[in-house]
Amino acid sequence: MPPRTALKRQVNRLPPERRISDIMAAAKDVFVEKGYNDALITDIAVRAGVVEGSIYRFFANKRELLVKVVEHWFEEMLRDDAEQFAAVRGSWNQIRFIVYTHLTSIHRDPALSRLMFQEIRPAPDYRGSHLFELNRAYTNRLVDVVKAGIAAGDLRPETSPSLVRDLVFGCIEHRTWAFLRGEGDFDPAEMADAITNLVHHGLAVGSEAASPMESVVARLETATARLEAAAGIVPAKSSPRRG
Amino acid sequence: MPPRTALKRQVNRLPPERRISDIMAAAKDVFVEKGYNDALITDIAVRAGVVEGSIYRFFANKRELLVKVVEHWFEEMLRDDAEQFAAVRGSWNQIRFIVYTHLTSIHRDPALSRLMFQEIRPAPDYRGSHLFELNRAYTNRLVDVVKAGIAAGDLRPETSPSLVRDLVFGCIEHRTWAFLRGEGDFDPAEMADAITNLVHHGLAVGSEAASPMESVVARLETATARLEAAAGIVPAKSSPRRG
DNA sequence: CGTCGATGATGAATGCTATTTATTAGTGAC
DNA sequence: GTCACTAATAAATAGCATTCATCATCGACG
Repeated sequence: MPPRTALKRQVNRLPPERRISDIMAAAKDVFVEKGYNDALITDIAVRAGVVEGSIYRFFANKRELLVKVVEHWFEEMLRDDAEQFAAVRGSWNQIRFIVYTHLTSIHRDPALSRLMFQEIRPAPDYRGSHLFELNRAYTNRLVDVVKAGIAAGDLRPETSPSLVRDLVFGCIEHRTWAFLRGEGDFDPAEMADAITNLVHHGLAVGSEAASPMESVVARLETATARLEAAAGIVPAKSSPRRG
Repeated sequence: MPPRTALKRQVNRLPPERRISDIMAAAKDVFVEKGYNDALITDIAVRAGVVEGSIYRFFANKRELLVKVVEHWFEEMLRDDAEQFAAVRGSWNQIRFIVYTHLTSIHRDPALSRLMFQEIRPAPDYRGSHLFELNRAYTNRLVDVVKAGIAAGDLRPETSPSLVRDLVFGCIEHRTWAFLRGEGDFDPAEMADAITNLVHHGLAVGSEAASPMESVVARLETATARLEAAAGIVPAKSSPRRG
């Protein structure tokens, strides 16, 4: 006769929503700690207080569980950003805000960001997924900013807004890979300024800083001043410059 | 008594280099076709004409085999590019060349590029690997171009060369992800022009197109010329501008 | 207040793969 | 011609996602 305590198995019934959120919370922890491949369903089950088979009652497989976990995170993030963004004015400030908040998300949740970049986005069914749509909404804010900037005359009319999106988000990802691998740290504010300025001004000399253009202006201004003085003319107003 | 033909197992001895290159060629094909996770050692072994165990005689594990395959590809690529690059002059042209050749590599070998981006680079031991060094050499050409451009006065002196590197390579990756997932196609030449121009000029109006700065300069140059002529002064040298 | 059916939950079984290991077959030195 | 050494093999091992046959619990209904 087998022992009663071994036969009588413990069962803990809960409402489905609760089970699902328990499993997702446990899964999030394990995926964050171990990454997708090294995360064990067994481990997730133990932490969620269920048995392996129960996870498959709610999620088709390990990958779907991952997708749901990342979706949940992403949706929360979108909600938090959206309201703040509405208040920012001016194309430079808006770009800077988007860059900064994105850097902050990466800085706060490196492991989840990694899962998004490494596991979710490369999947062949990514396009067509809910996360694709969420990410599209997220990055399209920048596209809209660029379009508005062009319409307002702030930004060069021939720029492709979608190319700017790839430039900005691609740059951010590339620059944060070392951090995502766990090497070193970065300052979101500082990096946001640097990226925004570089994207805004570009590489080429010309618009503002010391440059051939600047020296031409300096030469002209000096010459004009001398000549104006010689002719006894009162100088016109000078236009203000950003600091 | 067991049948002789079944007992007598076939053994095919070959020089190690040959075995290694056979295995690597087979592995490359399978990784390219199936991706890292879905590639089976069994499959690789069959195509290489060996048995599974033999692969482990030369490669510690599946991942090392992957790394060796990608390294081999990358080294070949570096050799091919290097000589051509040496002939290109001018910062815009050099940047355009680097962007174009990188886009061409992705376009030619999407699967291998993907393995590099998705499997190799995120690994915790990437920094410190041979591929890291190779990639560093590859991307540092751009850093050197930017430094030289700054020294020559073509590029803004306050730009961070390493940030430009991340901007360019990040943008390329971000923009080619859809293609890497097998969605649609792109034209390397066209994309290279667009990226190079955007990086070079930036977003903001100012350097070349009609802009407040431009019109101020034009006004000053006209006025100065007239006044200088009237005063009988010989104008100073003007710096050349790109067309 | 008790029984029954539906469904949540279980834990053992399955199957697929990377990796290891015990054995066997060539090969070259002596 | 023999022997030791190493390449190569094929079978065994083990880890882990996924499935499945069973069991426990809850609410409805008598």
